[in-house]
Amino acid sequence: MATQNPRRRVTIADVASHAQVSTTAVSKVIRNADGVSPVTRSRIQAAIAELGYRPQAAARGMRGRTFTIGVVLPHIRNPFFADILDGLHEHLDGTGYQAIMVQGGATRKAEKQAVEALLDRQVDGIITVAPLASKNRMEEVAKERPFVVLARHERSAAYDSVFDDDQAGAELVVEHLMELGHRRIAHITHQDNAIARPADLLHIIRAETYKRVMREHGLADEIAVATTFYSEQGGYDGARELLARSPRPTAIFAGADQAAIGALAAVHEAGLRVPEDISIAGYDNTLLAALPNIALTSVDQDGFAMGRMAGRLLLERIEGRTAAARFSVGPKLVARRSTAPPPSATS
Amino acid sequence: MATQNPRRRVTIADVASHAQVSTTAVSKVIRNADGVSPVTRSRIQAAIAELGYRPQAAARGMRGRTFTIGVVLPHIRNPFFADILDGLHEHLDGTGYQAIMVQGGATRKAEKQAVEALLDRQVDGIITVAPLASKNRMEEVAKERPFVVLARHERSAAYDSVFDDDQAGAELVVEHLMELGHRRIAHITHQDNAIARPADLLHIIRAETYKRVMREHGLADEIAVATTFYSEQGGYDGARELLARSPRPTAIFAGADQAAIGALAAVHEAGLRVPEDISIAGYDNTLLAALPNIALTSVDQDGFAMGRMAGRLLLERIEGRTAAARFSVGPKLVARRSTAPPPSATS
DNA sequence: GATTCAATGGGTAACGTTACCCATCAAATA
DNA sequence: TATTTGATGGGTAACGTTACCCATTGAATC
Repeated sequence: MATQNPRRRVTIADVASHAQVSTTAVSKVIRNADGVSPVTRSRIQAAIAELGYRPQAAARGMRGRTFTIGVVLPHIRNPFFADILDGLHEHLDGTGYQAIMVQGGATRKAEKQAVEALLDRQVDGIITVAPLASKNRMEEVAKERPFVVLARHERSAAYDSVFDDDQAGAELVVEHLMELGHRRIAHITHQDNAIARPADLLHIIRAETYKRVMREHGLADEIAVATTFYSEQGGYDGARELLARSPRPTAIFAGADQAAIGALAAVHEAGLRVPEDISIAGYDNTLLAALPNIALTSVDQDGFAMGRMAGRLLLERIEGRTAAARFSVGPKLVARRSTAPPPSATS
Repeated sequence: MATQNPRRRVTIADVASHAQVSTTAVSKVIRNADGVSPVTRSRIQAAIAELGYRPQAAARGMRGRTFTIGVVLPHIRNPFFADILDGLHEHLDGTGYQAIMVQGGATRKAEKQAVEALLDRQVDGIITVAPLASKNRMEEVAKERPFVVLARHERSAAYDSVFDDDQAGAELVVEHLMELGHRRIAHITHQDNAIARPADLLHIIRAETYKRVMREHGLADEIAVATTFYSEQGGYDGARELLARSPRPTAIFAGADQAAIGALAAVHEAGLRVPEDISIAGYDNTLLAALPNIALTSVDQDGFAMGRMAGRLLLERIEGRTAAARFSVGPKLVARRSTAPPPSATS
């Protein structure tokens, strides 16, 4: 049996009888609705405090709101997600809303189940981070519940978007490397299971921008892409693949810091020095990038601000806004010691 | 308004009328209860599939179970937590239970609110990872809901525990360093806000074990502890503090890999080499430790197994077990290149 | 052939909260 | 003084699901 407690939980009825009012009055107080005099209100508040009453979300859910917002994260291995969550929590603090996270996983099927689990639990709204689903699918969900999408680029009238200008960010990195004198610049990208339009996915945008900038500088022949994953292992594998090419690249732009960390490991293992033999750059500017022994050149996107904005937009939607909103953060290049001019005489 | 969808959600009543049976029968099918013939059962299942029915957790919550289990994590910055979650998800897969995570934060107050948020949402059980609360407080919660605690050492009849044998693990590290010839071994530990008995907290156990082993080897005078945090920044600060001492330690045992990574950075910044000038060891054997350019000696505790076991114990509790269970994983030393004999002639 | 039994299916009353309405009363207006 | 108004408080019916009971049926037993 799930219920193992003998003593019943305090309900709104207990508070009402303790404060000598109706349950309606108590409900008004906990919802901050009006229709109660200041005197009654404070008497009820006293009763709530005395009995330690807390509303049950399940019962509230049956009548509409649960004051819960659901967050779908692909996984919790990327510290950048932690920044987003911190921003979100900051915005939610004091609003009475509680964030719950579920793991969306690496496949569309798992992600769909995660979203459905949230819908089934009557969350008031949903924030998804870098989802794999198609725009259509997300618009369907958005029809049922307020919906904010992080890190996707498409424009929809049904939901709000918060994203980094990945095009600008990727340009910053590739041009930084070119200014240092690199020509053989390679890229590590992420393999996904998405049914979204490629142009809406951040890793595709980073990869396509890399290719475009290379072409624009007459370096179409130097384009080299390893398609692995945005993870330490993925970066390691991708870098090994790239290093095996001949001639090998003088710089690697990894689409994410996590992959860049793995790339650093592969480079080290190959007996090459960073940045003397090869430059490495990442994306996200996670905490690790700033550590002096890693000193990774990266692109800063303000995850905290993104999380805060996602929270704000979602609450606005919950309050009734129906017009779509979009918010984009401007990326900034943070040059560190992992990038330098290429070795002078390498053929 | 929270409800913006015109079309009503499919309920058990819709399924019932579509399958020409009572709502009771449908309920029996979705709960896998008996009292329905195979024929009726499959007709109902067909109706469920056809209408795309999914039970509403809120309504179920009012009657008892929500098939939801709550997980409280201090934060999501430690990749070790990801291993735990992966193990948990593996166990939950196919059981019909969904895990939801909430952030417990760094203070007791925030943690208490996180636990209450889960209780208010009628989760069927709760798993807390490295909580700060007192045993008393946790036993109170355990009276209300099945409860499993990860990474705490106390023995309680009211809830189950899953933990790593931190004493054995810390012994492994300190003795490994001693065998290499180190005498001036320092430690970086974590500053908490807990009201738990110190002996129940993993970081205290690691620190106390460090001190005990030092004393047992006649090295009481060499004991040096920096109390910061189990984070990159904490490890960096702690290592700087320890390096400033004279004579400086020849080895640092950081209580967690995250802190060890920060310590590596501080050592690097101080112009010292690892392991030639100073050895560094961590704890948790996270993915980063294995990267060849980090090659951090660490202690492996099987987080995946811990998560899986936590899930198993919790479901058993939910099914009715009342006797307390404890599960401890045995730590293993993974020696890598960050530890080596101390420099021969250092005074 | 009468009785018992197990299997199957359904009726109904909760669970805790809130939206919607109505009742009351005192103050303000005509 | 009679009427209107606004503020305050309460009654009640849902919301979707399940636990508990009872009714019916056909088979098995005496």
